[in-house]
Amino acid sequence: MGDIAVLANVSKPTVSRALRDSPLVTAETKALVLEIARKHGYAVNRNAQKLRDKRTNTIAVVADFKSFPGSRLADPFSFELLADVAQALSLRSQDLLLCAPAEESHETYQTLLASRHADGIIFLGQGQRDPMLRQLAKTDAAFVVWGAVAQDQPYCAVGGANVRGGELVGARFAESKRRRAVFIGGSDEHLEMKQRRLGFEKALLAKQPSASVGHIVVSNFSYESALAAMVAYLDGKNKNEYPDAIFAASDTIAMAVYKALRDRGLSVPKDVSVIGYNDNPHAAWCSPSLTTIRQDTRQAGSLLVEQLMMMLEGRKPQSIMIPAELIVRES
Amino acid sequence: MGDIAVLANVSKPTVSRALRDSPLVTAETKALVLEIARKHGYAVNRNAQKLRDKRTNTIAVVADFKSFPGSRLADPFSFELLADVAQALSLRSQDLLLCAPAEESHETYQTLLASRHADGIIFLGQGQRDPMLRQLAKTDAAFVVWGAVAQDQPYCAVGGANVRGGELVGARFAESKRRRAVFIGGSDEHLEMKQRRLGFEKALLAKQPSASVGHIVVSNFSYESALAAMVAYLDGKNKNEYPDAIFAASDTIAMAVYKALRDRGLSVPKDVSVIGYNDNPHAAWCSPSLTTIRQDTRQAGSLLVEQLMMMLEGRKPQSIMIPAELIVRES
DNA sequence: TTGAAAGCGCTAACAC
DNA sequence: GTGTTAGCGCTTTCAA
Repeated sequence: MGDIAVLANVSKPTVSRALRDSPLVTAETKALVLEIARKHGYAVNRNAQKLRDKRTNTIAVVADFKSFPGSRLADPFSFELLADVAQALSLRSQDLLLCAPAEESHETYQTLLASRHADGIIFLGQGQRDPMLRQLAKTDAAFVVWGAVAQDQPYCAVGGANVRGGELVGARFAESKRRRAVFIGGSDEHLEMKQRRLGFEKALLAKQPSASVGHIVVSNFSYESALAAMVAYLDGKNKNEYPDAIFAASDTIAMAVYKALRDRGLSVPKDVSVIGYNDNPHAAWCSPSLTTIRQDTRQAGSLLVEQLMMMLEGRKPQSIMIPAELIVRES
Repeated sequence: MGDIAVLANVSKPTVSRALRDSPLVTAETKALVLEIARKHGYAVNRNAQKLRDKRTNTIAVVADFKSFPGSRLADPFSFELLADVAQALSLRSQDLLLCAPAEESHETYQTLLASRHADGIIFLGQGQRDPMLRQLAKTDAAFVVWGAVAQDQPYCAVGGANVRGGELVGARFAESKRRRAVFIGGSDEHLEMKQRRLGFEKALLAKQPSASVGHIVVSNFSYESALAAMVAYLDGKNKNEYPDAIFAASDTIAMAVYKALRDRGLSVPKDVSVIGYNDNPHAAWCSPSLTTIRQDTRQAGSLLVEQLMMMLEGRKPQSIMIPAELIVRES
């Protein structure tokens, strides 16, 4: 910047002001400075800016890429969410620092902020880290979480209407008079799972009190793990005890359910009705196309960013739920 | 840091040295400083570090999230690649600045580097931006590209063996005596597409000279676009002219092909054999499961990072191709 | 409207 | 081993 100042025959502050389009600078001076800067490929040093200002205009986004080490891609849902968060941040001229989750201690994240690496954090997925997040909430760390919205939560979350989503599924199975329903998904420790399962049971039993509702717990959200769990479950049953309705906690799990049913010669939806969650792109492509619950990631992304920005302005944003919508297809 | 220095009764440089575990500091002093820093939640300011050093230890990653505005997720392949790049960067303690592609001018990216925002750039996808990249290569910008590796390329690329991939597909169709083959994918302007198509034609015609090879051009890589193109193609043919072998440039496109064939009552692989590209997770899950070409994104991610690091050390890394592997399934 | 001075937090170079 | 000094590049006082 010094060089540019010399070349333009002005002082450093004037160059700075010109580049930031300050009204304090003559149009001519401004034009001159801009021209020279452009010609010399000069760009303001962001690190110096960040050092001087308190704000870094950078948001750290923590995304779980793999459902477990060595596995393939996690559910595409997280990626659509990441993409939409990226877009929302870009609209607000915030940089996105992408973090693969490290050792999950709240201190790691406090350090991230303390070192002025980022102004705030967006966690894409609450998963098992609720306890850590509660710790982090005791500090003045600015962060927002995609996950279940709960009553006693000391931090700001943006999440789907999981109970409602489960209810929609339960109601639909009740309508088609299904009597042996099963929920396949994570354990109740995973709050989102618990909410979906409870909404599901409640709505189904309300209209169909004689129905049974099983619960198959998967150890992680991978296709393989879900397939193993589903196969094991069916292996333990007689044909006449087989479920006639399966609610899968994700579309990926639903694909594993399809596979297990196909291998046993069961037809969807005649023998078994299946409903998934998230409305992944491939839910619409497979055959029979999958009925599922859609959550608008675009809206989710905007809200996550919005709430975090609010927090950075010193306000105290509320947790928000986004709607769950049943997308009826062939399954 | 000043505060910590005062509390520890030492000078700032000593604190700095202690925190960086310099051998110049007594073990006791080090322990004392560390203890005090920990107690006060102190973390070294990264922006000050970046300002002072020349290196920022940050790599910008440019990823095309959406195949086109408003669409759903782009092909999951890019995301697996992103995840693996993230991991490779993390192993080298490099921060990942995630960039949604802006106005595609080489100046944008020069500015990114000039402002010391990042040390280098990884472009995940060469797409239509080869001309821009050639411009950028004329500067001293450090960058690496995932995409086609070509002869006259003035920049470092890491990419799949696309010609080889095409050959594998062509050879397989020849083995099963298919005679009316079609390639459905991007136009030849997209270099990766061209390479796959040429390898395909060559290998198929070498063993099966009487075969015909059609080319369906999709305007983008979305499912919808591919489905429309496929349907239009079939609409223009008589039943006896229908292809008996289709090579789809991505698994997403292959899913659209499946759909178009199903809707016409054609069976895979009896009537038509289909092969995709990328080995997306759902390629294995659909029915019939999809034969496809796998490219190891893990290796790709490592290589991209490795080559870029080499460049940042002042060396001149070579472009590299990673192998293409045929994964035979039911289709 | 512009400039001079000061300081953001850090570390390399040079004393001691 | 430790401290002093200086400067990375920027922008916000404050003074002119």
